[in-house]
Amino acid sequence: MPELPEVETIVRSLSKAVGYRVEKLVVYKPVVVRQECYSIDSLTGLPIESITRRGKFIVMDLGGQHYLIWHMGMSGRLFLTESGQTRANHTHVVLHLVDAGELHYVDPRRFGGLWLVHRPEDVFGQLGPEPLGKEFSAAYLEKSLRNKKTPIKNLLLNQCVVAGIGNIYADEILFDSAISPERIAGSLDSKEIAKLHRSIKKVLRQGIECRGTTFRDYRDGFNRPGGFQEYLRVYGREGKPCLKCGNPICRIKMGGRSTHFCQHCQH
DNA sequence: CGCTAGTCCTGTCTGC
DNA sequence: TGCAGACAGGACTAGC
Repeated sequence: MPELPEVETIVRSLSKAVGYRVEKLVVYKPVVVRQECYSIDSLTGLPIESITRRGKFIVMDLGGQHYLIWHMGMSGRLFLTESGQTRANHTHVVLHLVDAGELHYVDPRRFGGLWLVHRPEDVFGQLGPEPLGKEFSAAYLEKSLRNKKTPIKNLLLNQCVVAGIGNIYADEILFDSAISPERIAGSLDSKEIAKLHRSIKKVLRQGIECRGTTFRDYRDGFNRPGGFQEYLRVYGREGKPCLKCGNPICRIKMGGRSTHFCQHCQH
């Protein structure tokens, strides 16, 4: 659920926890711990040296040897709160900090998870480049699309191609670049790929500026909603007039995911 | 290789 | 008002 802009917003709002030490980690739902390369007790006393993002993963570095990697799945939340607060329903993990309150991990659908690993790379697998980083160039995108027979929307959702794009932003990016989600990836010409490349960066940056999109569950690191839902141009707007041409936005299923686009503006 | 459908879960909304 | 079914922002797997 939370995509790159939402995860980035969470990471930024959690930055005030950096520098504080772990008092203890309490796991209420062991099944959400996906990998446990060291004991939970060994975290006690370690400092949070940094909190960063990689794709849709949140990476906490606790001294270079111990990492906490969080994924929000569809319904996950990770937020700071004062000590001793009542736990909300579906709070699976609480990270108690010394003199800095508690970090609550809440995830009703449990599609997310927590990894306790020595090296973050072990969790990321074949994750593609960061869309807002230098490595993600138009040339790289062109190479990634070449000869691909899958629809462009499916390719944008593939985390191995580029990390962090999910269903909402994929639809918004394709509207911005005036490309139909059903277009075969390999059929895009250089000009279209350049436009798509610009739209990816533009839309994700706008999402971050607005502190993410709250469609249902998403909240930032202080449990506050985002604002990008005010600027969505196709997602969730089935039947409503296209903001460019006035024709109704249509919704179809692609790979089991709902897909919103304007048949008149996107080709 | 690539596509589809199924799977993991709970909460919320829609239609009867 | 109640209930069944659809659907939800992710990602992996099996099977064709």
